[in-house]
Amino acid sequence: VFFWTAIIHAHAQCGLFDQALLYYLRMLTHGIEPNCYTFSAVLKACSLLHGISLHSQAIKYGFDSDLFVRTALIDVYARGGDVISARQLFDNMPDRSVVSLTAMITCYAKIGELKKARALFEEMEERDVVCWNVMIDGYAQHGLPTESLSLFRKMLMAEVKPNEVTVLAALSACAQLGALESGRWLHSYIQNKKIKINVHVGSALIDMYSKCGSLEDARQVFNKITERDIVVWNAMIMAYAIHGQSPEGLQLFREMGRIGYRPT
RNA sequence: AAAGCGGC
Repeated sequence: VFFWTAIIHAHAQCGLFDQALLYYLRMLTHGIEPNCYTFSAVLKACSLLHGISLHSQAIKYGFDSDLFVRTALIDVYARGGDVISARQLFDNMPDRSVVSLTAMITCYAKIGELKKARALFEEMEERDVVCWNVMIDGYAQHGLPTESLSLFRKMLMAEVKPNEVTVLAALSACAQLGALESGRWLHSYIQNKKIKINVHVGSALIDMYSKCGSLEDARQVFNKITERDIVVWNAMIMAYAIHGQSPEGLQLFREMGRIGYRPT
């Protein structure tokens, strides 16, 4: 069981969801009984349809009340857009964790139900970096950048250490507001806290500087990124386009083609 | 061996 669960988990982790499901089925044909670990691993890899069938299997085994399995079930229903079922599973939980609360908050945040998301967030007695990220990003993605940044400040005051995902959401909020000063502050914060400027953060920085009117800063960030992916190139080309500098944009576009980008 | 957040 350990072996099979590890294989299923590894495939799910790498985004090979069909393979993960296949290994789950293969495990059953080998006559091996799944446990709670197996269910939570395989649920991560499946769609709502498969999730529903796995849910009934979990009930038969009596695993559906397990904290990890229940959280994974909430996540499956949430991903499939069945908010009602997700909430029902959440409300009937024997016990909750930061992760299960965050799964429910993510569900609301994704569909723009930020009031409901925030209500659950406020009820939490412990808040880790992920649940802060979900709320901050939720506001940023639904046209509430001011709320997003205000929550980011609260996170700093709560002394929870932001990570790459946090600054990504905050940079997106700055870009929407055209808040160059906040954006610059975030950039130096990222450098001071040694947060890795990966392609995600890099393109968010380029996007922020370009939308805040500083093409020069955008280009400087671009130059410093060594492993550029397609989105980084695109952000820089868009920056030139926004600033009406199509010659530079086109030049960059040609340069990109010359190098031959690798899609991710 | 297991569950939650990512660049428009």
